[in-house]
Amino acid sequence: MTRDVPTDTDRLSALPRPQPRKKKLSREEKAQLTLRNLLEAAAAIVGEHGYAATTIANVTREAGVAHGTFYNYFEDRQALFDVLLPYVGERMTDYITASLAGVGGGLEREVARFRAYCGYLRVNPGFYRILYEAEVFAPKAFDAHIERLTEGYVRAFRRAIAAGDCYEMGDEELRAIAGILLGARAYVAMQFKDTGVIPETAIAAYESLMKQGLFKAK
Amino acid sequence: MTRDVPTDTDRLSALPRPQPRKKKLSREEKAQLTLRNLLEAAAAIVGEHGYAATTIANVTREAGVAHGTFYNYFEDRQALFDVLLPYVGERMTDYITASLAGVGGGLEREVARFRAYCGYLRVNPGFYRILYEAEVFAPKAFDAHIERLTEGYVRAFRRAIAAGDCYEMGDEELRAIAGILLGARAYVAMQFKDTGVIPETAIAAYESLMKQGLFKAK
Amino acid sequence: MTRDVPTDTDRLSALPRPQPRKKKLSREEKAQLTLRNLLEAAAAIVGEHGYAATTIANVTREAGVAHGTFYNYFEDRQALFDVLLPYVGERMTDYITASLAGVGGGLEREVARFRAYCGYLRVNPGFYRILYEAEVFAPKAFDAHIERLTEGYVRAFRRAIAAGDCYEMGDEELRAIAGILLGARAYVAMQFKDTGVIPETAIAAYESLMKQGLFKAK
Amino acid sequence: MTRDVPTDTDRLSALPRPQPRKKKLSREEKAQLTLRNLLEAAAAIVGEHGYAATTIANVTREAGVAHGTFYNYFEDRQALFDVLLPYVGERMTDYITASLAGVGGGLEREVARFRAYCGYLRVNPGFYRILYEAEVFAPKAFDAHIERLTEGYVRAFRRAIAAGDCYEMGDEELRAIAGILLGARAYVAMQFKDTGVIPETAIAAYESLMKQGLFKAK
DNA sequence: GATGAATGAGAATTCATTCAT
DNA sequence: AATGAATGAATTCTCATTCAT
Repeated sequence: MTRDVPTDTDRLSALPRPQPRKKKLSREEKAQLTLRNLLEAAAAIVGEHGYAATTIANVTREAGVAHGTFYNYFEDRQALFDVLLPYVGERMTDYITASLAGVGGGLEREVARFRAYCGYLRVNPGFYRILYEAEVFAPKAFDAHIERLTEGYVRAFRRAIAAGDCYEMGDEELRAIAGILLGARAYVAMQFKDTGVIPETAIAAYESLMKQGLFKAK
Repeated sequence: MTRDVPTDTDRLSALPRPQPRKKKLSREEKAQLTLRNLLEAAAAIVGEHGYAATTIANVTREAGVAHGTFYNYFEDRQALFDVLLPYVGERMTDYITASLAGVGGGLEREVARFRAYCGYLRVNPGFYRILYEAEVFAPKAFDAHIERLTEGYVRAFRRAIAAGDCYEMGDEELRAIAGILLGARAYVAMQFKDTGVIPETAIAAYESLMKQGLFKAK
Repeated sequence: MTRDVPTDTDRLSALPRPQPRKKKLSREEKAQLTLRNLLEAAAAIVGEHGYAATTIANVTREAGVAHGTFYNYFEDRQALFDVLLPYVGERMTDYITASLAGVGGGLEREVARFRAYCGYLRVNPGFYRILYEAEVFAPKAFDAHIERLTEGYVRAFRRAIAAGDCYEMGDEELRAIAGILLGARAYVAMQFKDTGVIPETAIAAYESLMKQGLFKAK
Repeated sequence: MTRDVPTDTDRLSALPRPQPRKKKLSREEKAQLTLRNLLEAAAAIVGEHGYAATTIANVTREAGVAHGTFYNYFEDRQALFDVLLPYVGERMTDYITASLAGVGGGLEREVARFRAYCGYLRVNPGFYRILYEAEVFAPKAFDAHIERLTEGYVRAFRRAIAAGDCYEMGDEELRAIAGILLGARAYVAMQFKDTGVIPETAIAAYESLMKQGLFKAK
């Protein structure tokens, strides 16, 4: 993990952060700030208490705006949910991408990716819940998230195959492998959600699986 | 897959099935039947529409009993949810255990297990939703389910290690591997939840991973 | 207070107590025992938790009989409530009557009555709640109880007047006085319901009021 | 009883009354009006039918607002109950205080207080039920009400003692006497709840008791 | 745009009462 | 008589959404 990597709290792709220097915000800036506040409030609440506990009243209270203001920014509650995972999911992938800068290829890179994911979860424990509950409460966003990650994996493995680091595979197999790896990291994260820390043993097991499988050739 | 293996709809561990011969059921038998009906109704509804849509009114209507009857069998709605995954989860593992009868060991057996799981999901598509939404709506039951499966994996791999089929691993690594494999199958199932059929390509990818990993030795 | 005076737990006007000698109870004896058990259960529950918390299920559980059995003894829940205060109220007045045996007349006797009431409440704290909540949940029984006590007071004061211990009063005044005295003892009991003990100061204040009123003649 | 004294229906300490001149009410004024309507509705229903019959649906219907509106003003039904006796109780004591303006001290004043209470009940018959059922349904409010009245009595009697109108008493005795007097007036009111009118005979009996007690000195 | 009071549809839960065994 | 499962009416409470200010 590099230290100058963005985290959930200091980076927000398109949205403006509060600018303490200027007191005067343009109308549009204020609106964007409100939107940002709503999203951050939602992320905090969903991350800690889950989607079901995330009422409009909770979100607006946390965001410091009036109840009705919510509906100036979102069609309805579902619209917020549909947007939340993309919002935090992009931060997660940016973090991982940044973490992988300069890391080699093949196995080393894949293990680094796994490790970066674990690191992200430790720093942003709310992300885990926003993600896994999305399968229930924002299934389209969840599917899109998975699809986005799957494509990333497929591209990465195509590169690894081209570099000769990795066994040959067709596209359908590659997608299956991407699913397997996503599931692997999700469930490993789940095993350690109490502690928040994924131990080196687990990472080693992952590495070993990637490198040689589990079963000896006969 | 063997054909004479029990499925969700024709086998119910302890609960009595309706006995068409005798018209007269004892009071206790009727009560057990009512319980069974409630559970089956809940399984059907959760499997198709999810826990959130599973209201007491829906369950009792589907079960053909009065609203209040529900509370003769369950403390509250959560109590039903807490019991549902164990109820259907046992059927699932029974199915897999039965499917593995007579199958060899090592890789072959692990691939057969994966395949049996895929087969079970095809026949009982509702199980997938009962399972993954449980993480949200019945987290204790979910954790217990995962723990039960994890322990099964650990035992299976210890046997494989003892038989020399499998690389050596310590307990903590074994548990991590179990998590990985559970995640793998969960996410592969997720990829194909629309079609309900998990293709041979995916099974082949899984087998290849188990056998040799993904990356070539340098 | 005399020691051989009956208390809530060892005396039950007409109802049989369990007879440990004979194992065989006649059908009617068993029925009377069940009735007694239901009443005692109700008295215990109402005394501790109030009428509202006194469900049929609670009463039958406490009495050790089946839910449905209740309706063999009472038309409905209200019928039980209507009978409960008379049932325990008679024990209370019996106690007081017994306590007054041999006590003189006039002021001394009235103070002894007040003191006996306080003593009864200390030993049977549940009575207080059965009584005061009856005004809400069994108003007819409550009115009858009050009427019975009022008449007792009126008779007692007529005797005191005849004996020259007490100022002359007409019947309507006497009834008003009875109400005042009943209210006085009820509210004094209320003041001390936490401790369960009514202090001598309060009794002294009562005595002083009876003896000379509160205000000096001008 | 003075005629220009406020009664339950025309005076409401802090809450605004509808202002027929201005059609436009500010948002806050409307909210206060809604609160007032809910409280008045509750007072009317509890006064006539008791707390148990006072459902949210009844209250909101009577108040002319939607069911859910109730919960904008009260946490739950109990919160309404807890507030109801203070709300009407203050009006009662204000009435009595106003009635006592200009009345002398000592016995005369105490009898006037008793009479004022009787008068209040005649005009506001609902108050009696709101009060006595509060012991069951809003015990904290009931205790606070009693405590408030008790303290008032204690202060009044201290003044009377200082003026030499009244026999000397310590604080504990004074509190007991306050309890006795509160009970006396409560039970006298109870005796006449059917007619709604407390006859002069009863007031005379009360006065006589205050003046000379009940029993002749020997 | 922001505000926050009002709305009312829905869901869970309780429990007195019934009745077949 | 005793039993206890079944019933369903009644009630509380939640909360997304609307809309007048």
